[in-house]
Amino acid sequence: MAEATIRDVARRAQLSVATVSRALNGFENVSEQARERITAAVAELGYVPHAGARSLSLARNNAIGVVLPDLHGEFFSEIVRGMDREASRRGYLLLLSNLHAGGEQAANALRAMRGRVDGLIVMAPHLGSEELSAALPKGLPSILINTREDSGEHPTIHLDNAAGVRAVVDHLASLGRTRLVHIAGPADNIDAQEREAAFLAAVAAHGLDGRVVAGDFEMESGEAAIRQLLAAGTQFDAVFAANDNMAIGALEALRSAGKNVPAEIAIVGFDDIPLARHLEMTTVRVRIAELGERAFQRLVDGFVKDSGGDELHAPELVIRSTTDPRANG
Amino acid sequence: MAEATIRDVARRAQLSVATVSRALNGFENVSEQARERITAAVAELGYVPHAGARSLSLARNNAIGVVLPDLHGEFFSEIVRGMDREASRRGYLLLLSNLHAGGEQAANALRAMRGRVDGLIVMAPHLGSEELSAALPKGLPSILINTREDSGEHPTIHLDNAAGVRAVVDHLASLGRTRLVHIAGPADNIDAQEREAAFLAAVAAHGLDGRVVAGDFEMESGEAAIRQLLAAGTQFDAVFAANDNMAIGALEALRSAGKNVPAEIAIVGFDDIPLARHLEMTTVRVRIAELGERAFQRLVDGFVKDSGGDELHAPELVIRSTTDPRANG
DNA sequence: ACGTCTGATGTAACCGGTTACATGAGCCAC
DNA sequence: GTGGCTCATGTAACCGGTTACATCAGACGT
Repeated sequence: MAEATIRDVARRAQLSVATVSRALNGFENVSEQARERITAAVAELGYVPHAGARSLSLARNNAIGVVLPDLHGEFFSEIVRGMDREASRRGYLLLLSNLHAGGEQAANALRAMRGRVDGLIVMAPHLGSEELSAALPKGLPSILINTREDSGEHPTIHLDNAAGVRAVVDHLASLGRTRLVHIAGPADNIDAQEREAAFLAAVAAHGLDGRVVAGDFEMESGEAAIRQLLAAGTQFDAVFAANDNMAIGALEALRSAGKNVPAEIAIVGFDDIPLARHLEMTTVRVRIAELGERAFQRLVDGFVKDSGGDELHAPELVIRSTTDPRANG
Repeated sequence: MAEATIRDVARRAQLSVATVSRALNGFENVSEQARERITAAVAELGYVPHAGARSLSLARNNAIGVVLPDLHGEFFSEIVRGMDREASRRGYLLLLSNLHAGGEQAANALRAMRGRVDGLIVMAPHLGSEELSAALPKGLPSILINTREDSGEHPTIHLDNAAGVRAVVDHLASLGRTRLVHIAGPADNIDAQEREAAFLAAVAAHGLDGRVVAGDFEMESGEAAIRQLLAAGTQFDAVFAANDNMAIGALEALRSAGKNVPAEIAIVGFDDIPLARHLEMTTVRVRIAELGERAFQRLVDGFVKDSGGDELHAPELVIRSTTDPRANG
């Protein structure tokens, strides 16, 4: 037996589809008697409205498309959690699509969204502005997260990497550290680029000695980077890793080399993953869930009044014992 | 200007909508000349098909609903990654809905899926069989993950917790450990329940001394549990935590208490999160992404041939240096 | 008694695609 | 020249809801 439709309900309740539709949508102008007959028919048939059909006639989907790159662990789950929190609050669903490859694949993924969602939240740190504009369906409200896009065509939300990095370097400088090492992230990642650039700028501004070594956001690369520096006999009194994972790797490498953290060498990470808190690592707290939540809010609020422009989310320095031994947990 | 529809394209190409539809769907019986005119019109209008309308007339959505509880970090992202991998391979999208509260809220979330998805993947470890059956829209193929449901109405995928736990206890027994402690997970979590029950059974089967203490899957609870045991002077030579997080907490508590791991006390976790590998923690590897991937496959394959029944996913014991000092990384 | 107003209900068009069936052109064989 | 075939194309119904507008019954005023 096929699923019951609103016409089946109408037939069973001996009413027209219009009346049934009105009753189900809580309109006032339906008699009590009709309402009861409809409620009964719905229950007997196990009728559940067909959301797709509803969307078509209302030209409204109550769904938002979320397009993300291949993210890992914490970051992915947190950003989705934030969006979802806001979505369920407002009665929306999230239509998810990971953006593995670039180019054609990406364009298709975005096209497949048209007609199923009311807006798009796109995070494509590896896509260029032109590619993105070409792929985004015109006429579908979109908001971009941490994307390089200057066209100003769409509202965007960016993490203020520079502000976070400045806070780190200020902090290290105030502790009297003068020879800083930055373990950078992947070269094609926009956040990694911004953090590195901001590091160099801040170091220069303070007149400190700043050196950058390569990393890839994984713990092992932080460990390896420090091992190499130590083996080469490089002198430094502070390490600032582009994310917590690498900072943790660095911490272990230093400790197993017998260095005292923070007395000899201070360490700072970026992200504030749960483990960082547990290891009492000084880091830059990024409220990822909040980022997702804000993106969703701005997108949906924009349906009413388009609030274009860019929004920067300032992260917050959290001082713990890998830089300041007095900091307690 | 509203979005272009297929009728706009037809008008512009001076053809009927039927021909346009056929051309766009790659049918053979369209002349080369018509095809060209249509391609041109599509490009000029920037036409993108309306997926919602398409779904309605095809009675097919190319989307799967995913309903998950409030999951954290690694687990959430991995299971979604697995589903997404399979989904994009098959040209499906994922419609996501987190199942925060129970009861009414849950039922609504599930209803909202009808007419937008072709099937449902549901993970509701805290929902009872009756509640779930009531909330699941009839006639929508569904697969349940790690859910208590014996009705056999829907295919299910379960993690074989018992097999994993048996492997752990066998391993510990083979190392000559005789006094085991199990740090359990939250009482209302089905996996935690199964692991605890399996632990007690396995310990009894081996004739070992087994004790269970409470935990909540968080790192701190593992640490606290061990501290209490040590403070109470309890004797034990092995700790098996219901997840890696708690095992890590336990590891730290033991080390900071000056205990030698594994010489004096062995530790085993469950899940094999990235950090466990890094800390060389013996644990039970759960291929979470694979679980999600399999769920998706079974659901979609089931559209053709309903392959009911239950499927158990056996996890794998990974021996590292928190039980066996000879094990290298 | 009659016109008017109100409020519940019904009819049918519409959202934007797909597709069964009808149409009609072109070709071939007789 | 005509019947029969193939093949591109068009017409219109349909998917399952919503809703503008029409209808109709009953209440009320004069």
